[in-house]
Amino acid sequence: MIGNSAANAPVDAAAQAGAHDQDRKSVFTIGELAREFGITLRAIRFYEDKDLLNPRRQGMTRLYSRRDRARLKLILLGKRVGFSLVEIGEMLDLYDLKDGQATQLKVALTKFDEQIAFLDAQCTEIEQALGDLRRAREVVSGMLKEKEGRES
Amino acid sequence: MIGNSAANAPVDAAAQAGAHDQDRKSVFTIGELAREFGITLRAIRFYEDKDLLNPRRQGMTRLYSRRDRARLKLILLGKRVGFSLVEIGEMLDLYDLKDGQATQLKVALTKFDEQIAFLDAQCTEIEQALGDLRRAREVVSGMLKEKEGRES
DNA sequence: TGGACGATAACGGTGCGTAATAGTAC
DNA sequence: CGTACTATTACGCACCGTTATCGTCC
Repeated sequence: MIGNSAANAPVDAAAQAGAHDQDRKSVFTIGELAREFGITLRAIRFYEDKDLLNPRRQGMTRLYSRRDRARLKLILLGKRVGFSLVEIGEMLDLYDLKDGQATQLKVALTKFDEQIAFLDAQCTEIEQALGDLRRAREVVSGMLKEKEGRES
Repeated sequence: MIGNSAANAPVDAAAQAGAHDQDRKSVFTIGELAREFGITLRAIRFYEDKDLLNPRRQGMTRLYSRRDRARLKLILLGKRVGFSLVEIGEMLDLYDLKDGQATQLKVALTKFDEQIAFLDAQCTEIEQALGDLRRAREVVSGMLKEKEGRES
């Protein structure tokens, strides 16, 4: 329920750099997108495998349009706020099928509210864990001091 | 990096109920422990598979001592504060091998501090995600209102 | 005879990381 | 010739949930 010390996000400074320039382009390679968004090729291909992306091909090579790039942007935003890839996929499909319909907006709104509630709860949970951890830390710290006091 | 809407913790009220009574017992079945801590049999067996538990057997049936139960309690506490099962295992082993040694306490202290830092960071991250989400919510909400205003 | 409880085995899900291996274009 | 970029395949990890199937005890 609470993440642990593995898994880091690169938050690559260089990734941001070209982002603005890229807005004028209309075709992107997988490598370009990976650099721009600071993710791996594997991740992008994985999203395709999960039907979140569908780039055209030139031979074997994937070529991404501006729309593909926009979708990727939304995917990463969705992940940032804690949606699963399945949920993101559903919302993107909804967005494509009936663009701008009220029903679609309502569905999204509900999803957002649910996720807000979930994150709120998770935050509380983490704060409690932090409390437990700080208390445990003090106990251990106290034991150490006592030990070292007796030894010297 | 941020959990999503799946996976819930039961936080079973009935689980707490017998906890106090159980403190006098000295042998527990897997079912008793599962009920007491609000987890599944599968989870307990999984911890054993990962060498975190090592109950004695009567035939095929597992029988847990008070020490086993105490270990399970520590495992669940460790999980609550975000340690991986591997980390928990290392700390438990350390605790068993050189009980009360200063080196062991220092290792634990470092681990605790790292995890505190990690949870702090995660909390910040979630708060940012919440900000993004609330803003997105307002945008969508605004679009909906505009739409419904035009239709009526 | 049945129902509660226990056991093992094994596939599923999430989000990719990480090789391994190979093709292609400059 | 290298090397930079691409491709596919597929195993691995973390933490169990969830059948499926079976045995056992009262």
